Amino acid sequence: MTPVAKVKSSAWASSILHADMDAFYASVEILGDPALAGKPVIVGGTSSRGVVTSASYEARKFGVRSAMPTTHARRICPGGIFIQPNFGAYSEKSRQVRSVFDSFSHVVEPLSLDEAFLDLESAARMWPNPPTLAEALKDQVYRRTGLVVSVGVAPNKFLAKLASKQAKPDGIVIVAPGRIEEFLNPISVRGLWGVGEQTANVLERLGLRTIGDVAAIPAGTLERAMGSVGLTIAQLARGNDRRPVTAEAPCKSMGAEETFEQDLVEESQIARALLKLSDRVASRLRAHGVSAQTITVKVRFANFTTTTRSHTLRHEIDNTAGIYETAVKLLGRLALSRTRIRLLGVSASKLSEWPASVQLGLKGLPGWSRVDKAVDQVRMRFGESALGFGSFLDWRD
DNA sequence: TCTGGGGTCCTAGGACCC
DNA sequence: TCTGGGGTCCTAGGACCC
Repeated sequence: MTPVAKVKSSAWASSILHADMDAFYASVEILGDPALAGKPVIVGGTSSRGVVTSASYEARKFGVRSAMPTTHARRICPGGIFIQPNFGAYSEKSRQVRSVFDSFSHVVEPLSLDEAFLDLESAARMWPNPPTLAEALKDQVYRRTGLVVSVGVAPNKFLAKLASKQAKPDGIVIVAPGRIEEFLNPISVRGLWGVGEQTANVLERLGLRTIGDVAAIPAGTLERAMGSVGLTIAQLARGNDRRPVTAEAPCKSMGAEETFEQDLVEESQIARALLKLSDRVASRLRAHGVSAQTITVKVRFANFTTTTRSHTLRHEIDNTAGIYETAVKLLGRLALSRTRIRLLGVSASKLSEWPASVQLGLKGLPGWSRVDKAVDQVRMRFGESALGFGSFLDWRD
């Protein structure tokens, strides 16, 4: 839990707090079923191709990590309790946690269901110092949700996020402005935001293993070696990060994808899957009150190679039929005969909000979402030929 | 061990316009 | 007949994050 240092209140008004829930999905499951407490709980896809999304600390003792194939997790943690994710429950808990965050800062930027940045400018007037604030935040989150959060406080986002990671589980780490190098230098390059497996390999080849190593070489050298990524990580390695905490930005794309338990080969199966995905995307567009102009289809083959095809339409759409029709055409551009398909995805981008008047008028219509459902059922039962696209479906365009 | 599902951002080439 | 430079949009792929 080091390094913790006392900082004068005037100095920490520009600090940023990063709050990260401990084993969030697994913890929510345990709250819902207290008999699971103290046991190795593993949340993830339970099918043969699933991966772990969250593991309790008891499960982590066996080496279980997120993104690990569930089959592997079963092998190394035979006594594990495997649970299919229930995102509805996680979203609900996330809202409760979020309301606690909102009571501590006027500017909260959620990164996902289980973590957020808080700008502490408004909080600095209410709290004497960062440790007291962090303690109070942890306490409130626990009292109001029963969940444990780890907290990092630092002069910028990058450092705050690294601090909360070091704080886990159930801790607080505060990085004082004068101790940034000391904090940063020993950490692996993988800790740099934007350094994944590939970039880490490149850095490794340059003989750079720690953030301190990266900070010691000129930014220009890194930029020449790796382009703009090099410039970014050169800055981060020196502890520089000027990104402000900003409230949620509008989303730029919405998609749905599925990895099939068994690869798809039959044209009818593929069409059905594409329709289901198109419908999911369309429903979500309408639920968010947006429409899309670009549709992208994603295909992952049995050998894991992945390809995409996209098309930008002349008009915006938000209905199952239109998305499906476009998706079918895109898929037709890939010669798929007898190809084994592991994953299919459909996504919509170039989103725009509908005019408010249109939204009000249409959202109020009874059976708004049932129209697509009915179309779906007809199609599933009688096949594509039963429906002429462009006939009655297009009434909504 | 064999690789989910939701996203964002960046790059690079080609089309097209002025 | 040969050929500029800048800007924007579209498409495909890839790295990365949680």
